[in-house]
Parts: sequence; structure tokens; C-alpha cells
Amino acid sequence: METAPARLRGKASWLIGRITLYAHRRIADALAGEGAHGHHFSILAALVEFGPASQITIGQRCLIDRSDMAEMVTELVDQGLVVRATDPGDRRRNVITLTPAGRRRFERLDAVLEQAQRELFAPLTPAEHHQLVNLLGRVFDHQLSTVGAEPVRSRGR
Amino acid sequence: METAPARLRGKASWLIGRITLYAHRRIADALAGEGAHGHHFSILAALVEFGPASQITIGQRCLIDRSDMAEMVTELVDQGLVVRATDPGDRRRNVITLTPAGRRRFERLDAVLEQAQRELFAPLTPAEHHQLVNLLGRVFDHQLSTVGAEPVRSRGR
DNA sequence: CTGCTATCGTTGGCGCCGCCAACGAATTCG
DNA sequence: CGAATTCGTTGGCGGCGCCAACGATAGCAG
Repeated sequence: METAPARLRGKASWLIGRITLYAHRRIADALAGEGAHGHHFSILAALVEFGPASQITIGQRCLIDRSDMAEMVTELVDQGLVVRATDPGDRRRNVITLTPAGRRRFERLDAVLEQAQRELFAPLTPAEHHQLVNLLGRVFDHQLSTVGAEPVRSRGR
Repeated sequence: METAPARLRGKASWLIGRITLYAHRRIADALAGEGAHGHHFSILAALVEFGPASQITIGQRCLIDRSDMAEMVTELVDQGLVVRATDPGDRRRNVITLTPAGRRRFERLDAVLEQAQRELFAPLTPAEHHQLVNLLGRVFDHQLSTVGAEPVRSRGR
């Protein structure tokens, strides 16, 4: 009565979509409890790992559209987690720099997200969880390499 | 320069979200080429596997909201893939029944989707692909069992 | 039989998300 | 210098999942 059709449940694309839907809500809730948005963590992570960068560069690394970046960075600035300054070397660019508070926030959000991972993927053993990340990572890399090679037929407008 | 931050790339929730985004576009394109919507396949699959049913029942099995069901069924009726008739035993219900054309369409769409799976998860061996479905299926079941047990904190409106 | 309540289908609309378009400012190149 | 390009910003669009409300029908308690 509540079992999904086998031909549907057996498709990885359907499973992945369903899981993403629920996971996104869970994570959005967890981050909202900290007053943060999902992209905030991505941006902070890029700054922690690669140092100060322009909005475009951060966007490329985290796959965030530049129009969304503008809004997200403004929010981070308002919270004192990040500093936005025009690059003196190329005044078209904004150099985004992490503040000490921003780094602390990153560590906090990272802990929250790691906990969420554990809950979301609770039925998997640590080894299985690790392998899932491995499999997904390879699929993701495959997407990155094939995207752009073909005309983007979609985006119907 | 184009590598994602490790703390981001290492999170299954992020990978799964990224893959879903791309996969949904690919599949939407493939189905659009057949003149079909993603939910069409889900509904047809439920009818093939479980026989005629009310819109509510189909929605429960495929996790489709009833307001969306109404629209999707109308589209399927317009294409002659399905018949909508009020249930004589309970005139609140619509009994949805598969037509021969509907069954043929299902087989066709299933082939298209299976092909899409192969392309999307190309870097995985068949055994790995199978295991991915296994891992995701267990995570999905875990979601089903835990959802509803807690108050839906999200849905912020 | 008569209300009260619940269920189903339908319509309309909301919020989030990813993305595109267009513009101004600044830079680079011919 | 002029043309083309890049970055940031604003505004808006389309798709998706979902909720709210209504009419019609059905089940239930008194």
C-alpha cells in the first residue's frame, strides 16, 4: 500500500532525487537553527581552504551562480563573517576575506552538517557511508567532465 | 581552480544534491523528447505494477502530491494513455486505468530512462551501480520510516 | 433521519532554487 | 582611442514541491 513501484524504486535517479529532497529540508532546518543558509557553508569552506578570492572564483569552485553569490556574500558581510573589498589590482573584482568570526562559524556549521550526515545516512555503516561518498564523487566528476561538451539542450525558456 | 572544497565535496548531501540537479535536467530532456513529464512514468509504473487505483493511492505509492496528481492524470488522459472514471463504489474517487497505449508508452519510457541511468552513472561498473542503488534504497527506506515521527519543523511559510 | 466529521479531487497560489538577461563600472586588446 | 570582455548587481522567470480552500461525496453518532 505504501511500497513504491519496483521499476521506479530501482532507478538510481529517482532514489537520489527523493533522498535529496528530504536531505535538503533536514539540512536547511539545521542551518536555519544557526541562522545560516546552505550556501553560506560552501562559501566559507572555499575561503578556509583556498584563502581570499573573488566572488566569481568562489562561485566556480562551489558551483554557485554569481547572482546568488552577490546575495549570499551580502548576508555573510552583515553577519561579520566575511569582508568584501574591491580588489586594488582589478577594481572590477571584490576580494572576499574570511574574518576570525567567519572561521569559527565555519567550524560550527561543519560540525552541524557532519552530524546531519550521520543522521541522514544512519542505516549505513561507516564503511558503507564512505563508499557512498566515493561512488557519488566519481559520478560527480564524470558530470563535470561531460558538461559543456554537449549543447545544453535543456534550460527551456 | 575548479576543484570544490574538500569539506564540501566530502559531504554526501552536497554530492547527492549536485548529481540530482544534473540528472534531473538530463532526464527531463530525454522525457521531453518523448513528450512526457517525469511524473508520467511514475504514475504509469504504479498502474502497471499494482493495477487500477485512485489518484490518492497512486500518489502515496509514488510520493506525488494530490494537486500535482490531478494535473498529471489530466495530461495522461489527453494523450490516451490512461482512463479516468469515477469509482461507482465511492463517487469521491477517480479510478485510473491503464490503456494498451499507456502500457506501450510505459515500456518505451522505461527503456529511455534505463539508457539515461547508464549514461548518468557511466563511470560505475554494473556491480557498483547495483550497489549504489542498494545503498540509496536503504537510505530511502530509513527516511520513510523516520518521516512523520517528528514534527515537520521546516516548510517555513 | 440528521447533523458532524472525514475523504477525494480540483483550483489557485506560495516559497525556494537555479538560472538567465541586462546594465554600469572597470579592464584588456587591437 | 574604440571594441570587446569581465565582474558585480539587480530583477525576473520557470520548475518543483507543497499548502489552503472549496465542492462533492461518504461515513458515523446521536
